[in-house]
Amino acid sequence: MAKRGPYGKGEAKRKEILRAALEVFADEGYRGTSLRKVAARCAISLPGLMHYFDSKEDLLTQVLRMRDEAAHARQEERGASLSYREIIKEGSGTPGLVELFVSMAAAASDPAHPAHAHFARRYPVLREQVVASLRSRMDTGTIRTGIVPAERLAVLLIAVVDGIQLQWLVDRSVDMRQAADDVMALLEV
Amino acid sequence: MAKRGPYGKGEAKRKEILRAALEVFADEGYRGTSLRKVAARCAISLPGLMHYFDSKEDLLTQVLRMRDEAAHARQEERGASLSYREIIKEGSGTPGLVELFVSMAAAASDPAHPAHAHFARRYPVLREQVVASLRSRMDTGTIRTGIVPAERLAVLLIAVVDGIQLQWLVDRSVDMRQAADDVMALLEV
DNA sequence: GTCTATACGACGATAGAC
DNA sequence: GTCTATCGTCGTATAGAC
Repeated sequence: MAKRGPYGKGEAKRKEILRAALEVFADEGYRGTSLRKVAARCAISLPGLMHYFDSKEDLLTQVLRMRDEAAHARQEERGASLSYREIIKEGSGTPGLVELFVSMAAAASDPAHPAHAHFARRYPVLREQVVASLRSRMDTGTIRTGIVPAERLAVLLIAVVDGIQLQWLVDRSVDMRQAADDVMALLEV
Repeated sequence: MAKRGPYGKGEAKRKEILRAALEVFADEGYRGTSLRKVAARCAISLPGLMHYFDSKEDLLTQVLRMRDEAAHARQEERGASLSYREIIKEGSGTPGLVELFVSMAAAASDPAHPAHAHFARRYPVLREQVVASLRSRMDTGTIRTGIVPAERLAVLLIAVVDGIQLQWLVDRSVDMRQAADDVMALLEV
């Protein structure tokens, strides 16, 4: 769907850069990766790359946004909501990208950081989705109720996903799938 | 206990640098903080600072180690083992230091990183402590048993602590104390 | 052992020509 | 829209004074 007008080529190049950046970070990790390497992979100069993005942090933020949108699209395509096991499997498997996510989340604590808005939006949305899933399972009686309300349970479930990834980053023997199953077991009646 | 011999002064300066680094990162965050700023706060030149540390990452790793040792000493002093609420309260309250911890954990995924050994040791030790605490509470019957074994429960509890901090970093409205209470409520009989 | 001065290469960022 | 050239700052390395 190549757009005509002044935006056609630019938009394509922009996405090519984002894809290249994703590859570089997946391959070589977040640390020690420079924009010049990303630019080289696109056969472009550094200022040429910077024409499309305000800063390195801006580029990284858009990489994250791109991943989220892709995951969201995959979810909608399948129709049903993701199971907890699938959610925990989403970001994992690629240490460089998990590292990117975690490092960005830390940096985004500064309200002035470009990714701050992304995460500030992402967590409430994620919580809502988890709450909806929990409520429906509470109604059908497959999940314990009356101990911790769904809203606060969602906070915990998301924390487990993020926290497990952090542990896994440094100790690959941690079994993320087992952890997901254990969490669900604790919630069952 | 100022050591005599050739090490007295140097060791004191080394600790002064570590304390100064801790302050700078607590004040200005992990991002955008340079060794030159830390050196300036110690009234020393940059190479003077680097005399005590192999690299920036080495310094940061030792800052983390210092915090862990301080927390451990505080725990031993009190005699009793930390409650879960106290553990979750430990690192929090200072965004810059939480940011430091998270960023370092992400970077330490690389086995070549100086902090890799630190985290690779820290998590198993932490898990053992949590397992011991869980076992004693399982024996006295104040905690559910038979659903998830203590070893795997420990992995989850630590994940919640780390994950909650990540959420809190970007959304300060998240109530970490409430989360800690909720986790314990789920484990109770 | 403790420390200063100086310098190096790489980084992200910007100015201005084409 | 993309380039060359350049800037200031970063982490790091070396030489050498005391």
